[in-house]
Amino acid sequence: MGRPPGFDRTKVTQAIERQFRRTGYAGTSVDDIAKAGGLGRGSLYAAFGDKSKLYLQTLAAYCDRTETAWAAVLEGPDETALERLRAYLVKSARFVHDDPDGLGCMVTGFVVEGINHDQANERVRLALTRIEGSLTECVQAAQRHGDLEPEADAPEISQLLMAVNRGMEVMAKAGLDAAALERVADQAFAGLPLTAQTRSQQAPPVVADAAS
Amino acid sequence: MGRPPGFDRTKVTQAIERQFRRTGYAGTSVDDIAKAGGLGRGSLYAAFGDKSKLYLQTLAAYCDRTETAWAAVLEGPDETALERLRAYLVKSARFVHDDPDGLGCMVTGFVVEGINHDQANERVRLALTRIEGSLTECVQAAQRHGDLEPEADAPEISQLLMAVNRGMEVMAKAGLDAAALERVADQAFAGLPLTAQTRSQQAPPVVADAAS
DNA sequence: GAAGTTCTGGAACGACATGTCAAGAATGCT
DNA sequence: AGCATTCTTGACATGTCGTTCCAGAACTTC
Repeated sequence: MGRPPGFDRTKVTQAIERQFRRTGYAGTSVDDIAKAGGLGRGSLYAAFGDKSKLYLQTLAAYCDRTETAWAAVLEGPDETALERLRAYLVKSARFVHDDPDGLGCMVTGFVVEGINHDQANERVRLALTRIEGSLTECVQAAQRHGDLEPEADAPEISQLLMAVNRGMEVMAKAGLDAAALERVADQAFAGLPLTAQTRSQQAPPVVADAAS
Repeated sequence: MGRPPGFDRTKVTQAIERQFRRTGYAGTSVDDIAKAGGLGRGSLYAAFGDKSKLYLQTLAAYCDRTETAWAAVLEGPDETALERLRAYLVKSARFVHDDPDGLGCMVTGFVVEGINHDQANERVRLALTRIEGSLTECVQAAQRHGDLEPEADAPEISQLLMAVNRGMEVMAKAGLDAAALERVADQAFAGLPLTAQTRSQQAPPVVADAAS
């Protein structure tokens, strides 16, 4: 009973997410948000609360989506674990350029902007831990399958892969083109501690077009 | 003739830089800046112009300093080139934690915040190009000395190292502790295409404490 | 010390920020 | 249709933003 909302909460959430990802927390006004979501400020406040709550909800939804997306990329049988790690790197390289507006990751944006918000901080930490967990499992799967050196430290490799992911995003936003970024991903993949046997099965190992 | 300025332009510039690095462009008000620099708004506007000019000057000064700092780390004879690359990674890992306030790189902040400012954009691109150039020279030096595979693509490796640098910064700001970050740097170093001979001379190659 | 010049701190202003509210519009139920 | 309920819209209060301006302080030169 009562008047039904004139907006689709999911769509509005996504539009708001894109606005925050485009202009950050401090750089986004509630007017911008309302315009992006296609509703008035009053409806906004009624539906989501104030700006900080709104940001937190948006960030949490983004984290949910991102965690499961990466988990989907990284989960699977041991035989394909190494390929999944390559896919992780390639997808990381394409992340920004695949977006129609070249938007970056909201988690990176939150972290770099240095927002002081306990709940958001906690949520982001959780997201990073989970993604790192998915990566670690995948690395261990590749180790079990004999593709990665068994003595290598899976969590450390995962953290490096996380860092490469974040770093490629920054480079992309700084203007590095998609092709160069994919070569960076290839380099990163080549830097993994592949076993000798698996390395010999990979395409050109470390090399590339020699001419710069 | 006339009243002399009551502030040291260099010190004020640095204080303002730290303020921008702490709270970003959109998150920093001119009042904050004036307070951080220890001068009144009138003096600020007289000395630096409006907020956008002020930011540009601060960013340019930061780029100058950063470029030369990295160049100093990376320049030297071929014999120590590989060690200098390691130093680059270790310093990257320590960057945020070495700062008393845990501040990140201003260039990263600018890029991630997505500020639309032509001159600043150009300046940042130049800085990244220059640092990449220093890295590429160092990689090539290491190749000349037989520490890195001669077929490896120096610019691609440099771009990967840049990405790792940016990525470790984000991880540090996200809460990854200093020790873990240094292990990530070690992993990244181990991922370089070392020649077999040089690799055998390095400490434990890819390994680490097996127990997590 | 008087004149001329430059720097300083705070007042002032219009624009815009956030958050609230009330009157009206659109629905379900009886 | 009428009522209760919920959503929407635009106006409003209050504060902060960037920027300008000016009266006075501090210095150099004569």
